[in-house]
Amino acid sequence: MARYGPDHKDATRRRLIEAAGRRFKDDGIDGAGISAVVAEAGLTNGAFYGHFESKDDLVACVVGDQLARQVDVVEALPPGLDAIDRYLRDYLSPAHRDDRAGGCPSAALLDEIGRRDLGTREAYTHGARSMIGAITRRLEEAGIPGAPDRAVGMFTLLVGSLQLARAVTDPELADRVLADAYRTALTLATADLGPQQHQPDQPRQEQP
Amino acid sequence: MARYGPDHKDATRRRLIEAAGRRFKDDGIDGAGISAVVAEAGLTNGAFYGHFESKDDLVACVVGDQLARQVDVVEALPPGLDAIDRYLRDYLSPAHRDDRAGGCPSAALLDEIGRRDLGTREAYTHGARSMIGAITRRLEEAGIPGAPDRAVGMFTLLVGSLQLARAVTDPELADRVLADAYRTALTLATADLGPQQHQPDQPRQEQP
DNA sequence: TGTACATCAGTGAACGCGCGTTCACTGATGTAC
DNA sequence: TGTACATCAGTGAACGCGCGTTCACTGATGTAC
Repeated sequence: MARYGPDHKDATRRRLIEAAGRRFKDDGIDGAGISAVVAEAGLTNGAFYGHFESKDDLVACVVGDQLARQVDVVEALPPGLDAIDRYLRDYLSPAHRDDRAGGCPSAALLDEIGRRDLGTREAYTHGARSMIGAITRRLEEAGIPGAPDRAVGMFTLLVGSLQLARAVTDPELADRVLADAYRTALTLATADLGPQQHQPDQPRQEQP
Repeated sequence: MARYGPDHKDATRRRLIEAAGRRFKDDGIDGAGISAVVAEAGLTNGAFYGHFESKDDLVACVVGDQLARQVDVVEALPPGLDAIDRYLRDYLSPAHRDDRAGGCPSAALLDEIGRRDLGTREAYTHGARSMIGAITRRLEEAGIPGAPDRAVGMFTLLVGSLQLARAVTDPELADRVLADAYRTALTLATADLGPQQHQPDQPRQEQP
């Protein structure tokens, strides 16, 4: 046998995936180099390619892992509106806004993920589908009307709001963004369905 | 006088800002180099530093410009729910999803903007404030209840949904994301206010 | 009217640097005999 | 029990490459006289 126990390599791989999750979310996927990731995991450059084929390979693994953990949290939520309310307050808290590295991978990376290779986007797609499913079930259990229609909006409202609160330099505006988003999420969770006239389908003139 | 007319340099600067807007939104700010930007503007590398102090300087100018143009579009909207509905359908259309380079700067770049230097984030903050104000006025004019509270949520719902629709590889899921977001936006525009019990303020345990 | 010079937007080669990736090597362990 | 060898996770220097940035130069124009 080798000089390490049989679980050693798996443990190192885990450590790399978790270290990369933190570095990617903090500095962006493009912004965090292999050196930074392996250093955060307590290794040196060359060790990396014993665990992953390439940076793209790592990125896909990290995105899949991050989403899966987030789904686990939602899935572990006790049933009822109270747990949903607590989740919303937690997600939209100043603490989460100020903790990119430990926070939601979509809020930290979603637009960048949209530009990555197929493997990463497929990992994200799978995770997002699970997340939407998990949110839908929680909303349904809490008796929220039109839950399947609202799950996506709930999720993207949270993601977009956290991104906005992070981008803005004025702390008061950042706090207001979180508070408004929380109120909007509650409205969404409790409002009756509005009219459903249209589907987005017509062409669109170019504009920013 | 020089070999060009008096407006020539301003026009070149404009061309650079617009070219950079397209390249940044398509490839990310980190992903689009100076060479790509000047090439898109029909220039060569060295010309750049006659117009901008640095890449960061350009980025701040581009972000400010992109937001200002977007605010202009909202400000030019005729009053009433119909125009809002048309804007929502346009924003959440597959055409907008497939046109990163010509589309919303926040959907393309928001999480990356949150990691840039102070100048860029200040330019974004100013633009976002104007955008929130413009949306608020449009919602108020259309008689939507609680417009000031809902403007932020409306905006971030759109941004997050477009990002999600772009990141996902399954075209059916991407279409569903847009359609669901549109329904959610309509619900938000027409629903009465829900209960407003809480403010997000308590600490939060680390989790993705 | 003709010649010499100043201006300045744009050119394109070169700079140092950090990136993703490769590879010869290390050294602690287990195995063979 | 002792020695020689195989294994293999991790080391660390080196690779080519593209990045942001610099700079000596170009060349079409206007100005001086």
